[in-house]
Amino acid sequence: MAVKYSRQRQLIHSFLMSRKDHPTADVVYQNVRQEYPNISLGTVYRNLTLLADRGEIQRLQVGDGVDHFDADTSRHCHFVCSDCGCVTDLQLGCMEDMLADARKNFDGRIERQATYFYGLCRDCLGRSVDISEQDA
Amino acid sequence: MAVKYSRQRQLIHSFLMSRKDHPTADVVYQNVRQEYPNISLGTVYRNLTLLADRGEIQRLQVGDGVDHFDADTSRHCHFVCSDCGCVTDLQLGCMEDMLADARKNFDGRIERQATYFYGLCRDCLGRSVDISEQDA
DNA sequence: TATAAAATAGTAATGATTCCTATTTTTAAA
DNA sequence: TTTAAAAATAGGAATCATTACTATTTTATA
Repeated sequence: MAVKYSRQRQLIHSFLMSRKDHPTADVVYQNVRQEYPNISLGTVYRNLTLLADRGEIQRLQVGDGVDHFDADTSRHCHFVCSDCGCVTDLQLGCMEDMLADARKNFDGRIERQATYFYGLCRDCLGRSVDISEQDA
Repeated sequence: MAVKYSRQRQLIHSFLMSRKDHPTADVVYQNVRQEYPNISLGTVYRNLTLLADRGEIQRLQVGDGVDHFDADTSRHCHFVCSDCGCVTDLQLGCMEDMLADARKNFDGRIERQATYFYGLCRDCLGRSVDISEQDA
């Protein structure tokens, strides 16, 4: 299937590239709609899937029940805050080692790795310290 | 809330412990039903969630849209076959290093890590070789 | 231009999971 | 061993992210 240019797809892709917070399909929809009011949610989903299938973006399944999308396709990890749900990039030096280690230990072909870290982001950590001080 | 023993929960937990393939809620339901025919799917979901919240089992979100469950709560990775969808354990030596590395590079609190590898399992890799030989 | 392929908008359908509620089970105390 | 309160259950309804469907529009090419 030859891909044909569409304004909608271009807007979706460039919006995603402008953000570092890995938005969900619905967030993409709400934002692109500002500029292109009658785009449909289905179009957003279809194009995010198409871009991900073509390797132009990454789909993240961080475990909150909603898919997130990342325009940065380089190999990196993600952190997910258990409190506010924010998703941020985390670049680690040991990722290549890990992939090599996995390939050595596995009988089959390993193509891709996804690593998520969970905990409290700086802001939520600060808030939780405030609360525990209040309690004390 | 004090937890009270129920036969259903015990069956769910022991079924999960008997399996190494990280079944979904529905697979747990279909199997436990053999022994306890009028258990409900809602009960399976509620108990899997309760056990996971209490840290007695692990919930895996491998990215196929369905949650999987693992009775082994030790720190380990998982491999997911992109073809047949099977989920298997993968024990790597470098996991502690990775967590330490992440903690060093992140401003916040990291509590937990989930790593998934994707590719073709041994069986599916074998099949795909057969097919490419047929084509040639 | 004409035409075929691809994409869209809008809406319906799907499917995993959670929620609701009347009833039953469990547990601990009398 | 009864009793009573808390917890859990069965069964079904509701939710909600995502995908599927279809008539129409857009894109790209000859």
